[in-house]
Amino acid sequence: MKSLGKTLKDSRELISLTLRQVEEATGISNAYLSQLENDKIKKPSANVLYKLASLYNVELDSLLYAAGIIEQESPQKNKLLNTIALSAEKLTNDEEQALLDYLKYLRFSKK
Amino acid sequence: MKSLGKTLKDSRELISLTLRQVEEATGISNAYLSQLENDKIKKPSANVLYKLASLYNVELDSLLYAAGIIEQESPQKNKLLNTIALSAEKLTNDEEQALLDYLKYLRFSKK
DNA sequence: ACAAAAATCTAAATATATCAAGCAAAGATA
DNA sequence: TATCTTTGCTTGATATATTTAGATTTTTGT
Repeated sequence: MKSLGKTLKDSRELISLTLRQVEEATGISNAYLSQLENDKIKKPSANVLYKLASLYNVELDSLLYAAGIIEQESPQKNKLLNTIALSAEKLTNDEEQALLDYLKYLRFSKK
Repeated sequence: MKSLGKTLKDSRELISLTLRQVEEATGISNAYLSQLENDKIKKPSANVLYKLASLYNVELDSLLYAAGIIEQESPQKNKLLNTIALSAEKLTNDEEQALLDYLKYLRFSKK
């Protein structure tokens, strides 16, 4: 399994960017990028991984996989979503919150 | 936009776990979980977010979104539906009906 | 081949995440 | 009521991520 560092370095080189260009584009220091590419960092923030995935045009999942955070690259994406009755209409934030609270209430009052 | 802390707390309460149970299941200390839920932590590791998304049965994307890391969630999905569809505790017919009724009530009473 | 510039890397300093211990409030139990 | 648990939280200590500054290596122009 390819390490996170090698994955990042390969991805960067594929689009011919220097560490300083990546720093410019993401705000992540080139020094830190270097440490990432040399596997000195065990648990980078989601923030950093997402920025790099975006810039390098790779799936966040592939970085998470290389970092050993997830087991498989395409985990159980649940297609059940589409079958849920509520799916048609968009919810406002307030509606969503109200429904969540209500569901919580339903489940607690049952027990 | 709902904060990461509130998102995490809502998700945890939906499946009725205590902070200490989450600590047991994930290895993340209850003290830290509390700080996460109270928005004391700005950039948690991908590791932590992924563990919680898995345990709470929510999409990692929804946590990244709540944390302000990504701009928009995966289209045509919303957090409530994710929560319900992926939840370990399945939505019963009665619950679904109750939620539908309640949503109807919310929308009508607003106008 | 040599110098200058660009690129990567190291080390020390700083910022932030994460943990261990223990506190206070709310609940259960007797 | 008094006591024992459970629960979420705060604080101080530690580990780790991330930055700043600078050293070393690699590339480029002449």
